[in-house]
Amino acid sequence: MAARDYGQYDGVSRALELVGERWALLIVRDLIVGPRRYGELAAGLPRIPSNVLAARLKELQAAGVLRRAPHSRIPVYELTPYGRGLEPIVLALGAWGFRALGEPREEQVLTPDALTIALRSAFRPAVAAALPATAYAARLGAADLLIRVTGDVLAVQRGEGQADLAFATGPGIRLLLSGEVPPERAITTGLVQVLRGPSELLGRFASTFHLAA
Amino acid sequence: MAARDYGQYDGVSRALELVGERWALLIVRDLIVGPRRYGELAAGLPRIPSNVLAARLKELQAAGVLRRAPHSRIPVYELTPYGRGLEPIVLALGAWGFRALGEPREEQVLTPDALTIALRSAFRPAVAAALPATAYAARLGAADLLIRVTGDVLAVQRGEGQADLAFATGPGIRLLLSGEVPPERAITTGLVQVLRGPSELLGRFASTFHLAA
DNA sequence: CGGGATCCCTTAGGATACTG
DNA sequence: CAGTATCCTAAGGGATCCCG
Repeated sequence: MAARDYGQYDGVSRALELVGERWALLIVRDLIVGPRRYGELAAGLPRIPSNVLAARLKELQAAGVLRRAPHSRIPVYELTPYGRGLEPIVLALGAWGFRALGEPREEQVLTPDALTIALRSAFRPAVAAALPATAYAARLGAADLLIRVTGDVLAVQRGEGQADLAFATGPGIRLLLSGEVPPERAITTGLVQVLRGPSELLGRFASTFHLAA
Repeated sequence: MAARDYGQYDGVSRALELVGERWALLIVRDLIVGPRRYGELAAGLPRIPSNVLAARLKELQAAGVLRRAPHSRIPVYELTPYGRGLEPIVLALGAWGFRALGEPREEQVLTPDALTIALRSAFRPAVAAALPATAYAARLGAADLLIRVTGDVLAVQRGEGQADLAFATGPGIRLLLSGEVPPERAITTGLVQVLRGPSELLGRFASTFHLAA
């Protein structure tokens, strides 16, 4: 079970032995958002083979990164405190990789958990603190995300809810986050479709969340 | 050449496509310390197959993470500015993986570049700022590291030089960095052998560099 | 001699079907 | 729904060889 090792006595090597296998950090990414069942993980990682998902879950469990939640009849996976230590690393990796995102290709998907992580790494607490509390409802395909910004605190959860601004979007939201397309043009070009609420609030959204291109 | 992709339009996935292949981040780790030649990289990664090293260098070059240094007859690899963006991530990964390091096994090596990165992730600028400037010479097998702390600035370079304290060490230095073994005992037990200078300075070293176990 | 390229073999990962 | 089982391909491991 011990992952192939690098033969080095070093923290980076050890970290990569624990979470460096293919798909491992994407599983961690989704579990950062919240506990997930096997099928939810599989749905969030559409191309992962079932046997590989099962293998990774076992390895990550053995590594102390995640565990099956106790006191629940049905199997649910969640990060351990040690695994939660990866959170800033995954967020930083996301911000770094964001800069290398090109145009979305047809076969690429944008999952709710991935967008949640992107929003968390794009969140600018200092900017948000100076703005009034705001709730956004983002529709992503069939999924809904409720994004609440209160002072310098961000909360993202799945599902609908009371929101000041509701909009539907897709991969094109990247251009809004990077500032390559200003909010007004994001609406006129259809990158973002406002469903409810004053469309000016999209400007507030864009200044609250920003990632360098 | 395009690395196998994850089929997701997401920063984390993209980052892993660029630097998630086996060995890739260890190459980056060593290049964070400084530009390296092919043979130096191979020496710092004793178990990497030559074909894999060559393949990774090409992929990382295509990904814009590193390049062959211009204006040098001999090939030298160095990080691009974009690749240097991985520095805080690699340091954080090193700190995270450090906590999962067990006892060193016989076949595991500790290379100068890996120790350099470990020291950088263990460095506590706030503590160092309150201490007098100090230079340490660490001997690691046949290699020498000159560690200079000046105010809240750390500089680590290979080779010998003027130092206030010179010591020889090995993998056991982990117990000193984690605080599991106090400086005096590190000396009496032989984890660290003082070669020159007042051994009290090892206490200063231990408070300047710290990683949680 | 440093900097790779080429072999061959082993094993992890992808695709898909199947089971408790 | 939560995984196993199987089969196949492609990437990694290891040694050697080649070239400027």
